[in-house]
Amino acid sequence: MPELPEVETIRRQLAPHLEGRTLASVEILDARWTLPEPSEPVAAALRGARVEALERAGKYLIWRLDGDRHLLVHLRMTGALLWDPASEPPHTRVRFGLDDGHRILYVDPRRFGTGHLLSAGADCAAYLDARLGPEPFSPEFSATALRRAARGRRAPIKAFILDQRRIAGVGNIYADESLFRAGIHPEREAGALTPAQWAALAEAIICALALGIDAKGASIDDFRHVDGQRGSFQDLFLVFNRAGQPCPRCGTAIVKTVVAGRGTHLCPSCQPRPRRRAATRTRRVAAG
DNA sequence: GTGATAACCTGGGTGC
DNA sequence: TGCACCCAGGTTATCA
Repeated sequence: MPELPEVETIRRQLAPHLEGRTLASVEILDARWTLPEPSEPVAAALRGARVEALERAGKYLIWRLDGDRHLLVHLRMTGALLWDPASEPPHTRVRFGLDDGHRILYVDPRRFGTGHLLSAGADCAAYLDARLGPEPFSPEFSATALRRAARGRRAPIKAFILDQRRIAGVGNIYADESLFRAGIHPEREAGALTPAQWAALAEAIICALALGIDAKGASIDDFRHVDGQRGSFQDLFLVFNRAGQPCPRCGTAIVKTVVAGRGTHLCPSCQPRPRRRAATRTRRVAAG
């Protein structure tokens, strides 16, 4: 599932092919992609548009177009952008034809992904500010800021760091990996973390995301690079998707539970359970 | 205001 | 082999 490192990988790979090019043709095959806007007017508006830059905010891929317009693409769980594939794969939802003869396909088996065109005059920054907290690699991201935002919160820390309004770009994989690196149980109340734990967590989030970017993302299900290749961060997972396997630090078997409605992987020794039981219902599921 | 949950969607896994 | 059912998860809307 594409999170910040996967989206950043796509951006870096696609930008050289896309920036400066004009969209000669745009075919939106799945009307859901642009909801609540109807797809055909969006496709018509995109035809002839010049892509000035390809940017990223959180998990959004932002196509900055001429005329102060922005196409915000979100891959959600199974979306992928493929540059010039040899043949058209199943579940192709959008076809972009470039003025140099190449093409880009948006493919999404589960159809969760979205594409929103913000026309001239729409405040792209305000749109993103309403949905996204600080970028982990930005100066605004710090243990102090996180601690301040979490003050009084009783929700589990995992739910807190998955909330894109708190931290932009962290999804289920990097949440589990970060919490393990920081030695924090996912059920611990966000507002109950100590300053030292916030410092460890902030550092762990940056570390996990940076490793993910270096490895060009994780390919455990559908994620593919723009050329169809796979990322390699799944080979570096410490806990995620490793239920039943030994913890890389202490050897205790990794456990899979459910926290905040998400499959959650942790080491019960390195991430001790909080003394007071959190309100969130958890369920032990089969390990391995 | 906060937290929990359902809904969206479909491929893959499991059980019969 | 084929069918039915369940699970996975990012975001949004809805409810308590």
